[in-house]
Amino acid sequence: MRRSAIKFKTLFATSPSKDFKTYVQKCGSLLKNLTEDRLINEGMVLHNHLIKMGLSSERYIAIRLLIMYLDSRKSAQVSEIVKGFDGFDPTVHNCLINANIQWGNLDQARRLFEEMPERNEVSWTALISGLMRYGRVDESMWYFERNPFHNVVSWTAAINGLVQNGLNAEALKLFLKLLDSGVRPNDVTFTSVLRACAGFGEIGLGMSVLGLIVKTGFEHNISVSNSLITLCLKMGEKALARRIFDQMEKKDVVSWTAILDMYVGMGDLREARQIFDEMPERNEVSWSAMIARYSQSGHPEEALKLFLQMSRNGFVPNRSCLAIILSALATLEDLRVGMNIHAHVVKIGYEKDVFISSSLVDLYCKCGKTKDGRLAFDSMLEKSVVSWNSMVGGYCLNGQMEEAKVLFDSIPAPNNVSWNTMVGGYLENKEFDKVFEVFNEMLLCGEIPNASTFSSVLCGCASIASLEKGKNLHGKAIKHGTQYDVFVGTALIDMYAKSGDIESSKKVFDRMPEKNEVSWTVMIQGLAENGFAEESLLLFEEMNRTSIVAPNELMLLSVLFACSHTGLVDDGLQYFNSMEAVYGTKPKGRHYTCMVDILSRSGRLVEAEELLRSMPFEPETNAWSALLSGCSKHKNEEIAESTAKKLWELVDKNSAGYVMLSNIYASAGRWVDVLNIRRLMKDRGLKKSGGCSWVEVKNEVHCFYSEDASHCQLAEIYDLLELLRFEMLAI
DNA sequence: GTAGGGTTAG
Repeated sequence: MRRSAIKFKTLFATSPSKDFKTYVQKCGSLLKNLTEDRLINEGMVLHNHLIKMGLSSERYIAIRLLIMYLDSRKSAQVSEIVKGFDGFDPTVHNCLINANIQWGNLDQARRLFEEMPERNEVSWTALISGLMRYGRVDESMWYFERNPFHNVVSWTAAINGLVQNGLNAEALKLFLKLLDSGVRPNDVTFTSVLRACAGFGEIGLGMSVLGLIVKTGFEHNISVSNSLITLCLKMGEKALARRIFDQMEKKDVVSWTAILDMYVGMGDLREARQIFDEMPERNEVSWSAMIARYSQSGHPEEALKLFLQMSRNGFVPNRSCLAIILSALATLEDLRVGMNIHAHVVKIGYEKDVFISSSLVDLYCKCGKTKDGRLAFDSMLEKSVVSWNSMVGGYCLNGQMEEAKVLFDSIPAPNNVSWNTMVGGYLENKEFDKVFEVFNEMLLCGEIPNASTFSSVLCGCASIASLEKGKNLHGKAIKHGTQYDVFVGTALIDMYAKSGDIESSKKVFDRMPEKNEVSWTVMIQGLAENGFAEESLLLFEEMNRTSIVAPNELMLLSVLFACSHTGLVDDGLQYFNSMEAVYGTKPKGRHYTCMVDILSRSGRLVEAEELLRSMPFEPETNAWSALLSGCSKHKNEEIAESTAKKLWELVDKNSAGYVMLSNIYASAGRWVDVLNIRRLMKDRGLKKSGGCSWVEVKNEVHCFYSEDASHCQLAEIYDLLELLRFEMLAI
């Protein structure tokens, strides 16, 4: 239970003390707490209580009530209380100004300010910081310069406003002016100035400010130290940050959370967790921070665990925390818990929060419920571009590309994430033409593609093996400075490998500053599939020696593939046998198939058959085909016969098995059997899947199928071929 | 008037 709620109960339990002033103070501060905790119903009960006691028009209490009702937008009560004041009261006016700023009604706030018969320093500062908050820097500075109360607070408001608007240099200049003016900066000023230094990317500047901080005696202030830590962390000075943290006499939740975040940022979740467990004091923010980091670093299940633990410890999750946990549940596709949280969110009236409702849209879509997602989306009063993107992404994820496109076209202000979602959506749904179409449209609209865009579009090039488009994009990626991104690099390797330009693949790979699991996988795979089997195996060994990346299933498949193509049977066997023990991945169907293929090709048919029959699960049909193919090559009719039998049982839906079988019979001269199989295939409507080759001319891919002569320039092509043949014969 | 945590895309 929150502190204010406890206080609320005890206040009613105790009778009003004889000390009138103390009692008023107590009620006022309780109202303040209730407002902060948004416990408006309790606040209204207290209000009634105060009316009964005849205390509701005490100035201090009336102001607190006014703030509470303004905060919860209860306009009837607000005007009631304003009427209760006799004549002009600057504090009431200031409250109204602040509330209007809060609601974004800046012009109303300014009107209220202008019509005040007299203004105090609070009025000026409220307007200056309010204008700054909404990016109206020039207007704010106009008022700042005319402000007759040049106190630290208004200076600080202006400096901080400039920082918030990214005008760090201006902020630092203003700070120098402040020093000249003789006004003494305080802890809050230093906090803002340190943030400006961080934004400026100048640790040296920060250190000279530190000198001033020490001189003015603020170095032991918690806020200032916290800002120093943040400065160090932004500059990458982790050791220094830790030293400042260790030297702090008093630390608060913010200090702990900052240092916790440092370890998470370094990818060291274990150390972060240790810090979290050691923290002497936690609040919702520190809990949220840890939960958020788990969720963002791919550990949504840990995030959920911690969330439940937080609730058990009596902390009430705030808006941020609910948004985070919904996002984790979306990743986990946990609809059941997600709907529970949704119900809770509705109960406490948070469903209008943009962050929360966007997460809800995402949750429903990730669980395949686009209709429910759309329902949540449509019921949002206020939508941000993230809400739109979540819904568009939801359609993409569920293959509803038409709906996605319609919605995408109606986004009021699409950003690059919106575009990337569409590009990625078409890619995932294998509509490659559209990938390039949307990408070109994106460029025409003036949207800047980022690393994510390039990695998707390059992936599209790899899928259609378009070297020309790929090279073009490579150039564009360099122009946009994204060529060193891991995702872009990986997509480039794959694109070049799939297009047969393995040399360029290798170049990109060697120049990558950072490689992840996928980068290694596509390079190893690319080499193996382009006939560089030995190099592929060497690279795999190099990875094991030099990198912390662990071999995955796909990599090991490529390794086996490479062994198969170089005839390294025993090496293949060794890799295969060490998969589980050394690399910790159980061989899947594909690995067995590949291994059977290796053994069969080299004529070790008995071993191949043994392996097949010893498998803990049903082998792929292709595995039997591979064995059969080995039998045909090495003329082993005995195993061929039993394998063929097995294949007969399995080949129902697989034309490759039939074809293989028919080839075996053909090579043994059993033409009747061949005919039988062909007839059977025809009856079952199976067709040998034809080969296909293609060539790219002027950005267009021309396909040629073995049994489908439908190219539009077929006649010309054959004419030219005939001509060439004639020329060749003539020599 | 200030410091730490929030939703979407590869």
